[in-house]
Amino acid sequence: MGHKTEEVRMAGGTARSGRRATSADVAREAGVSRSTVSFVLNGTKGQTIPEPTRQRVLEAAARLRYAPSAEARTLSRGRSDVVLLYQPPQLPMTADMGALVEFLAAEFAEAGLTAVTHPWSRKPDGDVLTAITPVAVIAWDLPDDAVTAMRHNGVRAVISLTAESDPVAQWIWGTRENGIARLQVERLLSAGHRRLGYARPHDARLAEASEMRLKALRQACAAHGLPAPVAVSIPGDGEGARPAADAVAAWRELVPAVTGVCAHDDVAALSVLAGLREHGLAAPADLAVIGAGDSPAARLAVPPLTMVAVDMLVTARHLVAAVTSLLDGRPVPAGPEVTQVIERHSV
Amino acid sequence: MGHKTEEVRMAGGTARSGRRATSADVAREAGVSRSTVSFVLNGTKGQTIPEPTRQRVLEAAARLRYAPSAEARTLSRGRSDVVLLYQPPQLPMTADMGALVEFLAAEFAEAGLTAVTHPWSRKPDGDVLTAITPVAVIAWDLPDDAVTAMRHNGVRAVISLTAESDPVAQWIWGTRENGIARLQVERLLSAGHRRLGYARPHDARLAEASEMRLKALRQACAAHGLPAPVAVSIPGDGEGARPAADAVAAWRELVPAVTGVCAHDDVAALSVLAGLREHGLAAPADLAVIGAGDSPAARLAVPPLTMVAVDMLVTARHLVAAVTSLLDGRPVPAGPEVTQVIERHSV
DNA sequence: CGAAATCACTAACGCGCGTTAGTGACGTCA
DNA sequence: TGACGTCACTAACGCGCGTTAGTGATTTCG
Repeated sequence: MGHKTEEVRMAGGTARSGRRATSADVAREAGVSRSTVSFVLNGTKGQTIPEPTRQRVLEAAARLRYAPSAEARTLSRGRSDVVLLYQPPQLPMTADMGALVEFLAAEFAEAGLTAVTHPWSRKPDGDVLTAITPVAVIAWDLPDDAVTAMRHNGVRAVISLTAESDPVAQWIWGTRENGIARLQVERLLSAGHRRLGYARPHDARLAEASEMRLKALRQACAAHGLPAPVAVSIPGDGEGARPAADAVAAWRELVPAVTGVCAHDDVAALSVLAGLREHGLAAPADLAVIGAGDSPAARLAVPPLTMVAVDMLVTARHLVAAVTSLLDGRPVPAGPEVTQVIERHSV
Repeated sequence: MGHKTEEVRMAGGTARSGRRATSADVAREAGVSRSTVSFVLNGTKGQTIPEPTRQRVLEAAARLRYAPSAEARTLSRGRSDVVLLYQPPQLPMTADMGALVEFLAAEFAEAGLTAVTHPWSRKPDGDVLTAITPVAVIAWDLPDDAVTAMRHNGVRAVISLTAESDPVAQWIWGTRENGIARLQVERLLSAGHRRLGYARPHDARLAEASEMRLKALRQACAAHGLPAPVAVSIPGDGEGARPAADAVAAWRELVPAVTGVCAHDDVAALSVLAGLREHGLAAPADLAVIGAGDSPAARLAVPPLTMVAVDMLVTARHLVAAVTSLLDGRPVPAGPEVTQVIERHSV
């Protein structure tokens, strides 16, 4: 049975009706072969294309609104340009995270890559990998076999934020989280507070992140000769501020009492403020509060919240640098400092 | 020149070293042809495969950790399973939006589709379409030629939230936004407020959305015989609540004075509260405030904010139903009501 | 003036898959 | 016994692309 797949020049006419234009359509329209089209459109070096031909191809492509098929391209090239941000429930979307993702998309685009997020919550949805085949994946908690499976399936860079050996994870926990904890502790210490509390996040999905933060806070306290911080959960369900009031009471009734608290995030900080109000108390006089991750709500609180902010743009740049380094086989560069105290009136 | 691309059974051995397993590897491993592997793995109907063979193939696939290549599959099938949420700067990420996206991903997965987001801010990044080739796209503002270009390039369902003719857009503005506006107005009216204000969002990116909301509020007011709401911007830049204080003063100095305000979102509502405090005033006694889009910060405000909440799960379900309908060539079903007043203490 | 190099292209492979058109072996029915 | 199905498969096409190995025509060079 004869086999002549292509190069069967059609009599006349332009593109096949209906379907999207292919490079073959462009070739036909320009009166050249598909190879030539490919050479022109990709600027393949080692090929000499005279200007008139080049223009003919370019014009034909424009006329047909030709856009190369991503599938075919990655299939033939062997790799795609997609970086998957496999967004886990442990990192719920906040305005801060949204900004990070936005910056990531922009910075990855700069590097010739396309960032894309896929959130999952109920169950890790491995099908994305099948549906997308990314070059790189940034995720929260990937089981070892999942990582090897990805590698095996063509993912060239895998970043797992809970893997001990992952250089990006090391930066996240070693520099970013430690930076938050250290600045919180030092700020409270500089205001004279030596017995500190930790307000856990109200969102149950943040349990793991909370544990990491607590560890960092303990280290920071120890480094300054302070006792370990007293962690208290503030359940955020339901209405009213009673649970937060209980938390505040627990801190104040200790001997010696907790006089300054580090909040996991803005919502935890707001909860502490609400708890204080319930007792007719206020920050910073009765209890100093410092939060983490800036947000409009923190600025508009009563009193305006002193926060440790994380620079999301710098964070994004570092992540992109890490991924591109991994893709090029270079070592991941050292991570920058990204934390900074925003002074307001709750300490 | 001979052309025999495949079916060249290799002597012995298992998969080619290194690279990811292909269906040809599975075929070799199971001692059958690639076609048989495809039949088994896809449960192709009209093909009879005896159980022992089926098992051999299944086991071989498992042993090699075979996962089909998305590119090849969509290339051959002619369409992908990816729905692109082309997230615009006009819809900045908030906790609410994050929840919506999460629900969308889950609901689309249920429908056999894979939802993926790509945020852009600086410039619309059309390259995603080249890098992804989705079946469907949900976007904010697509120029007409972009829509036709997408259609032309194989996107089978395009939803543009600013297109007059788009049934989903009609629902968003006709049901969702109108629902928010109507409930806000009616709630304030039932508390006796007849001269209303509108607190524009502090985020400049929300300018367009703000305009739409204002239109809906005007309609709602007109429907109840009220004068048009007095819109005031509350710039959120910088620290302090002075701008918000000016806004509050502007409302109160009117004759007759504005006594109830509809805030665009939670941040706008918080800003109004901050402005009131600046004057030594408070809601609801001096000015009633009702916000939109619930959030922890709204619950923890002083006083806790009365809000109009939007059910994001129901919203997600409707969007998924709309997309699947479009894909199947069915008409988009009528959209549900998704708004509801959350009673607290600012009205 | 003939060999070599360059130019301007084209044919065809292979990426990995879904799918259709077979193709022998075996069983069934008249 | 032969026509006819069904069974259990396999060969091969085509999806759209990047890329390599050519191939005639022209130019360059000794």
